[in-house]
Amino acid sequence: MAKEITSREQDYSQWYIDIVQKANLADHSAVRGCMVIKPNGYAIWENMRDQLDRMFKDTGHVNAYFPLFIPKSFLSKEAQHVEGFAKECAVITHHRLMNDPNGGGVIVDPSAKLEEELIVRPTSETIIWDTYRTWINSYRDLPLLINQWANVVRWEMRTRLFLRTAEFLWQEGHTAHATKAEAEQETLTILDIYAKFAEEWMAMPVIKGIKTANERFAGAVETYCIEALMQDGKALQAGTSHFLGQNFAKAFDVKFSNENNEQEYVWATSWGVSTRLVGGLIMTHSDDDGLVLPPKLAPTQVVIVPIPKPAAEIDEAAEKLMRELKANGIRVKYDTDMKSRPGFKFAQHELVGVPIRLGIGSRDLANGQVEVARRDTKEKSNQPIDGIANYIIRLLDEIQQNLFDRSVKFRAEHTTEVDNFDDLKSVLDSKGGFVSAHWDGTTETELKIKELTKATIRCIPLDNESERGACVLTGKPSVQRVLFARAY
RNA sequence: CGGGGUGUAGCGCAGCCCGGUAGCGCGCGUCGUUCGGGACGACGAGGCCGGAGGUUCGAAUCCUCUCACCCCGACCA
Repeated sequence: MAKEITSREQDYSQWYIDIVQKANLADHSAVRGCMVIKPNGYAIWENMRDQLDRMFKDTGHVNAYFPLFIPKSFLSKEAQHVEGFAKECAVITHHRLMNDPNGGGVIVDPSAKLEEELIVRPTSETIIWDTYRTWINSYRDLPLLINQWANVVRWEMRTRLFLRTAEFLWQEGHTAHATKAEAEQETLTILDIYAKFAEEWMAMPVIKGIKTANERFAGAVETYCIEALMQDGKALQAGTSHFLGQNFAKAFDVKFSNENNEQEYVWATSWGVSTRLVGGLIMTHSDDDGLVLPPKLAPTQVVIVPIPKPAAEIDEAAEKLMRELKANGIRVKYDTDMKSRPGFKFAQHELVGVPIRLGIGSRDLANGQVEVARRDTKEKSNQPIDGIANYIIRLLDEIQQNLFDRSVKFRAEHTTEVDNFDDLKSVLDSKGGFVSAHWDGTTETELKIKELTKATIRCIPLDNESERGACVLTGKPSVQRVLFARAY
């Protein structure tokens, strides 16, 4: 079997598809725009989910579950919100099937038309705020810090596995607060969690920023985001955290009595990350040999390959090694497959992104050593089998750190400051990446630039320094730079 | 929703122009030889050729109509 993955240089888009399919992460399903997440891909998502869930709970959030279906009328209660999602909603109109009297199989029973159509949730603000109305009466009921792990449906015209599918898995947090300041703080707390998760667990550096009015979530007062840079120079919005002000409280009449027994509308936030993160993870680290996974999220962190194949003395050594590694909390597998040869296994484990591979043959046993191969650099070395666990623990950390450092370096090399429109365009066309430039702050200019360059303002970085300058397009005064990029 | 493409074995494809009842590679099964970077041989299993009509003695192949999916754009996490 020859190498099957299209190189990134040749066709980045095809490379991505190859990785997803060859590493058995996901497949297209029988349903248009929907993917089947396969065990390898789902295991990564589970690791992401578990860690995020811990982080949410550590900051006082609890999980709940709200319905998949939303009455149509709910969606139209917040004007901007409807506008944002109306074009991509799946609508349920009937609740029963019947046999076609003409023998054409099963048809929709026309007598089972719903009084009010149901919308398959594209996000749950409306159903949740309708519910919160009944839950919140007093300031003592606040804050309400709820998250849900769910699937949502957005009827996309064009889909890409993990990055954009009609149905996807995510978490959506919906919180209610007594004060504006507290809600704003919540938005930022979550943004920090997202950034920390992306950088420390995914080893994917992100920029925390604020979205422009044009890119803001429909119904939000302010949208914060984390933006990552992929290897092809395109940006990926990896997570968003919204300060919703009192928009939904007003739309759904959610009021509470404050300490002075006065009625006030509550302040809200919502925030989410999705299986899109898996796509971001792939495009941040992987190479032409396949998937590269950060150890903290890798379903299998260490794989032991017997050379040339399982045999009594090798099995024994491998079992001992596994016990030692497992005792240290390391996720380890022993490849006992009898029918493929070592070379094939090496390639296979590299394809699916196992961070460390240990090779053990009789020669190694005689020398009291194992061969250690790391996925990120493809380096191999022989290490004494005694005390190998400590070595592996350190190496996993080192790989995690190396992936992050490498990505930070890449991003630094692909972040360019420009001061005129020609440079903006040529940088976007040549090396891509983030382009830092002055902008006059108007949606009109933003859209014009998008039209001319296909790049959008990814965000206004939170740690931006103020700097006087002139908008790259209009020359009007600007007080700070913003980040432009072509994006997924 | 526009443009392009593809539907034939689990996967990737050929066959279609010039109709005669389906083939190749990989994978799969059994056996043997191999085995420190993607092994080889022998034998074998596996397909109402996306669907529906039509033309014809005969359709994977020609005609009509459909359905699905993929890629590229516009829109979006």
